[in-house]
Amino acid sequence: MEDKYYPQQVEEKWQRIWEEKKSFRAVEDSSRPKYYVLEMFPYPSGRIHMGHVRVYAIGDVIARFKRMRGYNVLHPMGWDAFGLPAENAAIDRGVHPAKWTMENIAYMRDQLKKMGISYDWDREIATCEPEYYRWEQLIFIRMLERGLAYRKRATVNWCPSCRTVLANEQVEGGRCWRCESEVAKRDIDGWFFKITAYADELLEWCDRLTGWPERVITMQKNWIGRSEGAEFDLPVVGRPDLKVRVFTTRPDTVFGMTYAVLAPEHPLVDQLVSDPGQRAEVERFRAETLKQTEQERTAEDRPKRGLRLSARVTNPFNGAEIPLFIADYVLMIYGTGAIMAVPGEDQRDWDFAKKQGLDIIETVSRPGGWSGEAYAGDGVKINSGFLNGLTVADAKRRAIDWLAERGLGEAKINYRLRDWGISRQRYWGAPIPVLYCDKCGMVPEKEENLPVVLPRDVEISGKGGSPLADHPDFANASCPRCGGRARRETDTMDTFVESSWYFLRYCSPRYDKSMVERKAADYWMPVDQYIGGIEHAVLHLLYARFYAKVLRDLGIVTIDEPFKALLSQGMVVKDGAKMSKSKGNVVSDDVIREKYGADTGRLFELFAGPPEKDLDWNDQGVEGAYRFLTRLWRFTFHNREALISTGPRVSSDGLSGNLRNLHRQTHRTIKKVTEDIETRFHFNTAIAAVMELFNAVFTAAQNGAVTGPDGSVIKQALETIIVLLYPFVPHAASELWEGLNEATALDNVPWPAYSEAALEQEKLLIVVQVNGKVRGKITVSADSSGDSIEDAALADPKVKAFLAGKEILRVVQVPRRLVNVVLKG
RNA sequence: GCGAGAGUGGCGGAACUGGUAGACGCACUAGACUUAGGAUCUAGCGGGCAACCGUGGGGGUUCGAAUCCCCCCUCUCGCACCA
Repeated sequence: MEDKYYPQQVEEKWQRIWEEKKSFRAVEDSSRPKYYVLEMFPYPSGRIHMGHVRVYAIGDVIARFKRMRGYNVLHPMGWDAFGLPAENAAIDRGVHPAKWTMENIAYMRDQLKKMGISYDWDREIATCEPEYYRWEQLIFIRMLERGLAYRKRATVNWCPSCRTVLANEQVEGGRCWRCESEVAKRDIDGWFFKITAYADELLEWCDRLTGWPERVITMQKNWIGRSEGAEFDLPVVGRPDLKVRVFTTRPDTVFGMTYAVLAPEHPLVDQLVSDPGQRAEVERFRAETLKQTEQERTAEDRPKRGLRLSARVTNPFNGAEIPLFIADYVLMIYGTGAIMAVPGEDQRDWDFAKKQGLDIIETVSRPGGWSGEAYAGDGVKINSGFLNGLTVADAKRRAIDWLAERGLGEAKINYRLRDWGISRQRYWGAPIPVLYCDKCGMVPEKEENLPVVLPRDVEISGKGGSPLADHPDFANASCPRCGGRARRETDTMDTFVESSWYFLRYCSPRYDKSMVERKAADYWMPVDQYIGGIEHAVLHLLYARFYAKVLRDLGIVTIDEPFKALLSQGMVVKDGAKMSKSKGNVVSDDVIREKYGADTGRLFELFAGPPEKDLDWNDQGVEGAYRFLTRLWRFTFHNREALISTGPRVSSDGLSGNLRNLHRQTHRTIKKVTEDIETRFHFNTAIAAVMELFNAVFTAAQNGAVTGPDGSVIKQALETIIVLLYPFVPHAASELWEGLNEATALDNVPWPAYSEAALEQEKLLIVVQVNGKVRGKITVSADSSGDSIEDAALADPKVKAFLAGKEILRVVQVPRRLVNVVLKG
């Protein structure tokens, strides 16, 4: 131990030791409880900066803490290595995506090691390696066999800049999640995963994910968007061959139906419109609707535009013939693409009916009478034939029964969730393992031919379309079934497929018989604590849940959910914006390490606020963290010789005054730090408590001896500080520990326990209030009776001044804390 | 519009089940040591001369409210014509 704190030296030393001893290697051991802590793995896009470091620092505190608590900890790291930026780098700079990716990985791995994050590097994975994605291809084939993967032509989201399809979850406010370009619609053939088959289960399990933040659960529930209702037919007047099928969540309101609406692109429209004049109108209307950008369509108070068709439909409940429209406010993608309109109880229908001069019928009695807008609340049915007098809920059931009895319709549940489009018309992704044979049609690749390896020698021009299509050896293949000529699928899989199961692969990263070794998965899964940004609330986190359920049903794993608990950490903000390369406000980890060391960078980010909140970067705050470590270092070094020769203190016997207080505070700090880390991840208050203890040690050492019996209390407090700091600043803590000549390396020291006896207080500070306001403080011995405390409180001179001439109504006492004297008047 | 969360010193944030509001840190002020100090140490630091007033605003419950209830305001995030 040097007299001065040289963090770079210390950090290099301990990182080397950890690497040589493989200190953080995880080995299955059924005799010990396991703990799997995982941070969302990064995309190797270049370099890590202090904005990224936060999540890894949080994960590392948990990993190191749990190890000290006796858990067998799995804390792995890997790379989400497929994706567009690699391809864009290839286009911009002529470097191959594989080379670019691997160089970034090498650099970022080194950065993480230099931050001292305690990963088991033996388990490192990169998703772009065939040994990884071959299992994904195998699962794809299994999903294909079960109808969970399928191909269809569909209207999809198309990012013109990335030149690829995007899943619904990857469109944010009409823009591409990655490049923020405006997303267009395109009809295109592509592959889908049938996530909707699991909609109900994904929704149900939301309520069992008790370790997840409420807001993430809410977002997932809203995204799945389950609604119960009914589906039934409206016969077209004069056209016995045609009927309009509608979905409604309000089957109780059928008697208020005064018109019906089809989505402009509804296929039935063409059959209903025969008049050439109207046909032209319809075409014009459709063109205008399609022309609207996403932004126009989401503008506030967007007027609802519609076109009345000459055809009419019949309300099966009362035989009324009502007008039929096409309108832009009805969407083809939801329900049946057609609705019954009930302006009395639906505001959208109300707005449209007002504009078009259509009838409005109320079917629910309104508590406050007519209000001049739609009423969506509860009440008793009116104007509703056989439903009259029922509540809304009862009328819903009755209406559905009525439909079912007559075979006209049925109860129906609809979801907002759409199937996951996974085809990407890009190169740098996992190949989809199917072929198209002239004779046999679409054929999956044979399992023994997996992996279908992504070829390296391609020309990446950025001209559009997957470059794989121009690679003759890849695209031209023979049919696995008949051996004849076949063309290989040249779309690749969405990179979110790789990230949907990487946490499983960590359990047995080199296993070559399956995606994961069964006994490894049974031991390690599920992830006990997952940590990542909120931006994946409905992307990665929903896909991973879906994939886990698919793998369970395929017999690969036995878990229902991949992540037991989730911590959504806040962003690192600087100058009012999220720290990011594009905003130009990044703080380089290299600079921080050079100036202050990795420990200081970690300590600042963990101390500045609780992990779920955004964190404001503050250069002076970093100084403060550094100052604390320097102070601790200096203190330890100066008193080192004395402390080494001092025996350890274990019990509080025979201690009094300040030393007894310091001894008590030491144990109280252990308790507080343990609880703050364990139950709520509030590292900021844990660190604050350690700082307080250090301040107390500092004062005690100035006022008394550092050797002998006094010194033993100080020594114990200081060693406690060092041990408690280990999860936050592992290098400095290890070096300080070693400096005190401790025999065992700090990596193997168990987390300290506190003693209840040490926490006990001989004297209590009692706050005395008069009418709820603090008027005095008294010290009493802990075994004082309530009466004697009350007497002492009333006798306190400061309190007495407030009591003079007043009548005491009553005295409230909170044991061990407070006395409140209530006066009359 | 719907849903979720949050408003506490000059700043980041504490106060966990209602019980000393402002822990800890930053910034700031004064002093000490010093050739010097942006190092270190010591002391102070919500407002007000004071009585008192203070946790976005207004009511309420309570002996006692940052914390519980009602109304309102502001901000952040998510969804956004999903029938």
